[in-house]
Amino acid sequence: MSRKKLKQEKVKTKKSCDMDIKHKNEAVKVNIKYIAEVSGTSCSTVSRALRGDNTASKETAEKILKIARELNYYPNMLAKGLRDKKTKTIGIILNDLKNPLYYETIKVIEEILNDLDYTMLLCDSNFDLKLERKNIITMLSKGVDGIIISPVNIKSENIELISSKGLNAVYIDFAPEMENINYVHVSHADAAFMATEYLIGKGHTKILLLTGPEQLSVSKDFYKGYAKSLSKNGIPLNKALVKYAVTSIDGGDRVIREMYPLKQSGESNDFTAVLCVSDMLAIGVYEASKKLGFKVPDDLSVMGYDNIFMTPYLAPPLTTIHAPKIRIGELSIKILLDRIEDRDREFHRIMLDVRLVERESVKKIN
Amino acid sequence: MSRKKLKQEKVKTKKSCDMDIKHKNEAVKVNIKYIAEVSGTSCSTVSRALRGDNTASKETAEKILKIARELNYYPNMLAKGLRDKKTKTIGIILNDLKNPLYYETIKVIEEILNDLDYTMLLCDSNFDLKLERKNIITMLSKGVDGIIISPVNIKSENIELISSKGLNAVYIDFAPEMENINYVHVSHADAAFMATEYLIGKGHTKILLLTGPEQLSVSKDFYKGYAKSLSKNGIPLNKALVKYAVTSIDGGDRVIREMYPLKQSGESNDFTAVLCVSDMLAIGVYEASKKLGFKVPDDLSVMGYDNIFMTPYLAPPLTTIHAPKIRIGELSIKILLDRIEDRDREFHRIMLDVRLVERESVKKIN
DNA sequence: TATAAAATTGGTAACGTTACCAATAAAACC
DNA sequence: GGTTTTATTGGTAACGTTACCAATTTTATA
Repeated sequence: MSRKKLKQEKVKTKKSCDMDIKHKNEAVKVNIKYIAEVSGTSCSTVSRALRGDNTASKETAEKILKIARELNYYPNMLAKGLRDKKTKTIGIILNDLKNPLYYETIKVIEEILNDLDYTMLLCDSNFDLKLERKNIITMLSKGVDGIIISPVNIKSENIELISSKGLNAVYIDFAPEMENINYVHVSHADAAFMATEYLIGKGHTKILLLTGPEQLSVSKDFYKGYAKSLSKNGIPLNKALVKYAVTSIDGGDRVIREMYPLKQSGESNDFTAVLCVSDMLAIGVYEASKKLGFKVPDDLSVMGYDNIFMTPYLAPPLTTIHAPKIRIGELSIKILLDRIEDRDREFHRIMLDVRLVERESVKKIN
Repeated sequence: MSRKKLKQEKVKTKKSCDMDIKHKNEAVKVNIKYIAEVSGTSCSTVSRALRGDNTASKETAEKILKIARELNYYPNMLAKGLRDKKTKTIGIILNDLKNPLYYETIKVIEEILNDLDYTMLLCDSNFDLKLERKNIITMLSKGVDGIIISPVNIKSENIELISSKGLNAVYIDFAPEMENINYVHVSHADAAFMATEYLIGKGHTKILLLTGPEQLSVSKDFYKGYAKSLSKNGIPLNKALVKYAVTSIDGGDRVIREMYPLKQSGESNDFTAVLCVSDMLAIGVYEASKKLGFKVPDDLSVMGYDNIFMTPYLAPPLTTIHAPKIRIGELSIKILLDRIEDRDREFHRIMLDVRLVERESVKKIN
């Protein structure tokens, strides 16, 4: 039966194919079946030829490839993915797409993926666990081969979900407390410690800590490093000088505009330096200084974290802690791809070092 | 036959299902067929219930939904996409992911998409036509519902490819010369004209034009606006003052370090202001000024284009032409989704206005 | 109660791909 | 020349989903 049916179809479609080639009419769906009909072969043979499987004879393969090229054929990755459980797609889940911090990481990842014919599916969780969960499920639904994720928290049901579904993942920004996972991160506590030590070394003892939303792991880590340095130097921790804000320019601006006028109102509200959990917050301090008319660093020393690319060009150039964004991207995608392509089944737990970049936003006082 | 076979399978899988629920063992593939077996219904019914199709009876639907929840079911979008030709995925193809210009656009698009349960597939073409073609084909292969693309050139085979394949697209950054397409853009020529007029108004007549790679449409457009303003003001165009560079900090830095020392060497190489096709290039000029030790704007006036978010905080704050990045994102994604979801089959050709943002990087001379 | 209408459910095929097996044709060997 | 091996090819089923149609059950109506 199928023989006969095929013959009929062949005749029928041969005609439309000729039309197709002649008029560049793309209305006909160009798929393997269609190429098989046009070339007078079968789906199997076409599939083999297109994939460069050497079991197809040279002449047949050439004929098929020529037709495929003429018809502008491209494979349907949905079908491929459905069958092979591979989509050549990597999910990236971040928390603050507007923060330039991530763009250097995204850029290297994109470059590496593009070279290897992978594509990236990009999502923003906005520090929201619900949204993060939704994004993870989307990734699972769309069958990504793996994800690179900056998790909202160091420990959550979402991380368990990833593990339970066996989704290949590399965590960045944090080291979740869990067995059998990959991460590439930087110790935010170390960064805060290093920064605080530097400020204290410059004579500052009243240091305003400007960190992210209180419930977030990054805020807790950063706070720990800050507290550790104060303690080490015998400086009492003043809770009035620990402020939580949205990590954006606006967030920093708002806190400083609220806090700065209080500086004179009493000893416990006084501060000579601000340590920010992100450069964006530090830029917010600059913004507030413009509005309130005080000078950085003469009236207030400012220290950032991340070392985003424009910090050298700020007025004044920002002293900050450098986070190895590019290296994080390179390492995380390498680990992920090694795992996906089965070159390496080990789990990697990598902590990279930060370093202090001294510029002009911190003044030595006595 | 299928009745009997089904019964057998039901018994077989019932067992593993119980295990599954009990031990939260996710090894068993949770799909519609499996839920049908567990719930004692059929694939059709499960599919209907999961999609909230009201043809399923209330109790059946509830039972199925409960089981789906317990089993942590999520749909396979590859299968869905293969069948429905809808993937709830939008492709974004840009040319310079590292340029902060795009952050704001990407961010609004991401927010809107996330709300509507779409995801974005992000690619960078790096101003390379070959890469752009590859990216377009990837988008087609992966069955995106539509793309937002900043094309490499205003006219190319790639744009024809998009149209011929019937891929829904909205062009940003440029208005390709073609019928039946959507675009949301800003006139780069107008921007350059406006900027040049401003510089001339400030007394500058020797203006160095620092634009992108010569063959790119953006460079040509920008050049046109610059030339138009010079001509209008009776200032002869000096080819020695038109420079093409990679639109990055490094690109700007290099050109200025090469050109600045030539300023004194002869009239034709002299310039008092630089007009940059992007703020990143302008930052490059700042970088060069640091290295060479001259002052902006006292020794050289600098003008940017884009008004990326950190320009107010640069030293000195950059005078630039504002491009409505957020509006471009909002409009383009709206047009695209209206088209995808069949609310609007019209083509939209939108040109948004730019405006000049005066800060402190241009000095009045006489 | 019989019959028509409506509600609910199940089976099937298709979306485009490829791994697997079987069938055929060509080449190699004795 | 006949037999075995090898190269090449084609058919089939499956991946997970849903639209469509048909079958069944329930409810409404005369």
